Amino acid sequence: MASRLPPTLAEIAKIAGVSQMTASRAVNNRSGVSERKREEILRIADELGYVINRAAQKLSGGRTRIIGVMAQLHTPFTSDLVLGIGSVARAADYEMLVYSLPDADRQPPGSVVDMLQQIADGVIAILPFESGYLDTLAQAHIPVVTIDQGMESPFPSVLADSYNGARMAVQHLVDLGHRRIGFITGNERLESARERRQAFEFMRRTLGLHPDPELIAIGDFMHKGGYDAANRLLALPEPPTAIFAANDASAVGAISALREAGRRVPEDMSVIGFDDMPIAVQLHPQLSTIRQPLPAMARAAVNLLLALIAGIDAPSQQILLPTQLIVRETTKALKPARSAGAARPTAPPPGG
Amino acid sequence: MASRLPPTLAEIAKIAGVSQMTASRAVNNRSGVSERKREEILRIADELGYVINRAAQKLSGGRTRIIGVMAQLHTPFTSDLVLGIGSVARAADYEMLVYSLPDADRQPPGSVVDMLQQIADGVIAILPFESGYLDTLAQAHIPVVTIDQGMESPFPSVLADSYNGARMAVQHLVDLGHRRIGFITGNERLESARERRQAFEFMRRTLGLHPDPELIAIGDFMHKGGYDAANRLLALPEPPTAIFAANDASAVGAISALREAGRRVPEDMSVIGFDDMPIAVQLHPQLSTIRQPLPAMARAAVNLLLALIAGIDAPSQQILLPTQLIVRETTKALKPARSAGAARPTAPPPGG
DNA sequence: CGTTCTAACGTTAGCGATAACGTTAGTGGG
DNA sequence: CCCACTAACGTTATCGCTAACGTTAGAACG
Repeated sequence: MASRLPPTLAEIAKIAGVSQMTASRAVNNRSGVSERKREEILRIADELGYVINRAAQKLSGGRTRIIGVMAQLHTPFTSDLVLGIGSVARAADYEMLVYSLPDADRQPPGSVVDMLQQIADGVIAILPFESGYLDTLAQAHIPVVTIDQGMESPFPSVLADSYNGARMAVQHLVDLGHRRIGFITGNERLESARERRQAFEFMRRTLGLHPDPELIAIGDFMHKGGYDAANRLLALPEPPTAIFAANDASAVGAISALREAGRRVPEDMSVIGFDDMPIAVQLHPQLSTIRQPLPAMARAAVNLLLALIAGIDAPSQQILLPTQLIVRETTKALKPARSAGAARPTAPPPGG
Repeated sequence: MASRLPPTLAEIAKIAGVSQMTASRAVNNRSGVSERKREEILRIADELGYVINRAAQKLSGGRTRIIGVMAQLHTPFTSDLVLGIGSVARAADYEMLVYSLPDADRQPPGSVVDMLQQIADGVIAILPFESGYLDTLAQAHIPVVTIDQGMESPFPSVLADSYNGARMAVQHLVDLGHRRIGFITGNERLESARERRQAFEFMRRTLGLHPDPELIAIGDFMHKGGYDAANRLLALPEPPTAIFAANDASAVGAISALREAGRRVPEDMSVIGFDDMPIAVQLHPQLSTIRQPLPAMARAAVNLLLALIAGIDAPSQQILLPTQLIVRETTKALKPARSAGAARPTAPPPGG
């Protein structure tokens, strides 16, 4: 499986007839080398296919230009985010290595963080919930940025505006004339899930909607949870006319349940999700939802981390990015023809 | 962001009153240490939260107990596979780090492989197609195992039996009475896509089905490709009565197109996919498909790699794992009531 | 009781790089 | 023409660990 061993910096230096340190300066693009020698060294390095040994680089106290990402890859949400982080990092001439967090965080979380620390210059953490990792990360000796960890994150962090997104979703349904709106919660161990529920409750109070506690069905951000929750909502004496699910996966699950129960979407029941995952447009009818700005989140997280790595204390340590209402086909006016056409964007008078 | 620096092996050794080498042997569970000292050393290491520095370990010629994975995380297929690899690796007390391959493999592929080489003990590659990475991987100084790279892989590899899976899919449709069967290809730069097409063509010939070349529509393993391909099949003077899509994403896309064209699935058109991704059961109707044994593939790949790392030349270098027909709701007998109920599992006489 | 063997250690060197601190040779000012 | 100053190097030590090769002491043996 091998051929020639990869060249080391020492070999490059020897061939170029300079000291190893000069070669180091050249390949790292640092000052203290004349243009002539720099070019010569780089030419030789390129010719021999020299690739810097990051293990050695890190060990000797330098930078590896690798950023570590800790994430649970189970959902398209995190996968897409990770992908985005990767391309932004690459554009900044950094590489990304991903550590895939196990489901249960039973493993001694320390060793993972330590491991990344030994390899990367910084870490972006997309944690499942207030897991043990937060404490260990706090002990890290490299910068850490969290994504979607909520405002309570002890680290500089990036998050989407779940609260306002959820408000927009409810407002949209209200604009369409709905007054009995069901809510399927996310996994409330996640801050984002809690925010969406709080926004829902706030809107309900503010707009004077039915405050029936049974209209809030517990979900878990997953398909099955949404399916079960929708069935519970359907079993209510007076079921809602619209459902707001805390994420797209739950919304898709809810739609499955509705279909099985013989309810048409959106004619009999409007459904709106949250996230705007690819599945939203692959469904029929296509899912109305709230878009999370994944690319922007990735960009912000990487830039924040790179700034920290460079020793710049980023001025804004909590970056909140706006969400956006995406109206597609699963939401529809409650009564097909009353004031005809689109509903007014202002809140209608309370209905109950 | 820091507190105390993590302890080093030297510190552990000093506290335990032994040489660094003895401590090394103890923490690496090697022979040459008395039970008494080993326990003492491990106790101290544990107490101080010692975590071995893998960069140093690798640099000094040792093993890091890290396996590297190169994969494109764009699809649920690869994500799930990676997840599986991670959990199998962890069970064997290895950690996994994932390098997410960019879309276009424009970047000098060498540096990625070299980078992983400097960190990991072995690499599992799930490559998009016959990319430049294969050549670079051949130069690697650590063992490499490929997944789903087809029989032509120059490395020990694991793959699912696409050929027989595709045969089962066609057989299933034929059993249901279909004779005009459309096929939506995958990205034929991938061996698995080519195998599925070849199996389709073989079955067509063998069973004497319509050999119309227009019944083969080019797709790309993605939703949109399946959607477009299905539209092309529908536009045919004599459209098929069933569609076999080379993967689930294409099948879902095809179903979207069928819906939009007013065709009901499965009443007007049967559809079968390939992969058995989570979306298959989240759809309505649920997608009939061919299951790829992802967990088994992950297990096989890791075990193969660990054997190679241990220096054991695995006897079987190409591991072919069986696929399985999963009948759900998108496939239905062509003529609702003729011999009533389920079709016979044996091949009916050729119809054309 | 000397010899040989082996388990249980310790010592030394080096992996591939960088930090920190020399050294040297120009350069400019007075 | 001498001195301070700086750019362009080179030297040395070190990061944390392990391979390879000592060393030592006790066991086994004739």
